Amino acid sequence: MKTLKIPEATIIRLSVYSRHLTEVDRKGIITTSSGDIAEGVGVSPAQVRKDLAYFGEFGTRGVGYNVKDLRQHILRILGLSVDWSVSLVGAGHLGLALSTYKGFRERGFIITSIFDADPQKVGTMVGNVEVLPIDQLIVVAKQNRTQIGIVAVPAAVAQDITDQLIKAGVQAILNFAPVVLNVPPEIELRNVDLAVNLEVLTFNVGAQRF
Amino acid sequence: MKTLKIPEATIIRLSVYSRHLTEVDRKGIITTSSGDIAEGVGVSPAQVRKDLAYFGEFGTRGVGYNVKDLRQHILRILGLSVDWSVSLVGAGHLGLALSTYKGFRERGFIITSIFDADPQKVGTMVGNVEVLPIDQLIVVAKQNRTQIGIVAVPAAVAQDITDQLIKAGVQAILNFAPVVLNVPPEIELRNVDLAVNLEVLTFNVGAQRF
DNA sequence: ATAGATATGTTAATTATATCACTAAGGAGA
DNA sequence: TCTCCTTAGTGATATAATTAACATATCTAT
Repeated sequence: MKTLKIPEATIIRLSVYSRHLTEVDRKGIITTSSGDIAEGVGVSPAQVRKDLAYFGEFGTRGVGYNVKDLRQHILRILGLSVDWSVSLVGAGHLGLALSTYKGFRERGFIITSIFDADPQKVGTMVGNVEVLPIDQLIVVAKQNRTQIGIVAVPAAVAQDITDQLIKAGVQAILNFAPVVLNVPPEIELRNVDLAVNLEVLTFNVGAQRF
Repeated sequence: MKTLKIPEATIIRLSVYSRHLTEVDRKGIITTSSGDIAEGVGVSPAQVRKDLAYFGEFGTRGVGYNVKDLRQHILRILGLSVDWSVSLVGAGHLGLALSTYKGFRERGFIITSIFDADPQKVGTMVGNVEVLPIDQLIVVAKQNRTQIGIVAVPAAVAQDITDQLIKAGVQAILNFAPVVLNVPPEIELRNVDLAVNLEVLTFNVGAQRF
């Protein structure tokens, strides 16, 4: 098994490329080039080719790339040629925003269960999914063969929820709570910290100081 | 003016350190060390010291760091020793999630205006801020000396909203729409793409393939 | 006082990432 | 068919970031 290490930045860019290619394809354009893609997403052409080169040869020299083909290749690389069963924990505003976000379903992320601690919310419908109490998390997520858990709960309970998701057998966790979660090494974890993002901005706005 | 280049990863970590230090301070702990911080946030002690070294000497050899002091230093570095006026565009679930997110206000991000295109939403109150129509964006945001704009609108209108925010004089934009925005170089831009985050996870879950 | 233990700040080494420059291959037009 | 133009793929180079190693400074205990 080849274990070539691929930079995370490359994966993020591939995701952006694929989104861009979806747009380009929608416009009916058949062929594109590393230069076109680069311009469309704001990177260098060499970067585009290098990113793709980790995974194979998808273009034709002197010509470019077939838009549909390249898009499919990238989706397969990202693991998006199959659907993913996602469990959402926390049905607050953020949870609702995530569950109604069209981009998820389009890319094959199917929210199969939603949990919340608030008895008022339990039993309500979000789209076509019923909000369930937390104490059903492990059983239901396991039943649904949930692969990805989204943590959209207050920081104070985020670790507990995470532990339950892992007990339910998820392989990956997307965490929105502003805490550092502890997970075993075989679990993939990503954190989206909204305040951190604003703080990078404020640093940069004032960064002349340094 | 010294223009030492500081890695963005360092800024992100500083933000995490400061959050960690807030917790530690809340527990009444007076002194900490690069090792403690490293353990608390999951990086190496050398990394912590290196990150801080970009900005000065904040500790005492053989002793460590005063928690309150270091926290204050980092907040100042991040530009959080003053409040920031933030304008939120888009009062959907995501917008509401952001506007009710306590972490923002705690860190000095004050949402001073909210705009939405939906006439049904215009006039409603979000917290103590009234939702205004988009056509008041430029005037009101300018009045409020808005420094940061948050774009939480559909992808199709994100560029137009961004242009208006820039006309209103914002210095930085946090974009949640899944599109590549064009902004002049003096405007700080950060993108939070929820689908990209999930896709990095799915890639990593299946990454044995490569 | 002094020795030992501890933890910072900093320089050096290593590793990772991005850029550049070149080679190879396909297409179009004379 | 041959030449020129274009663009992918790639190895070499440059840059950036992380890790490791160490010298310096402080505290404690004897």
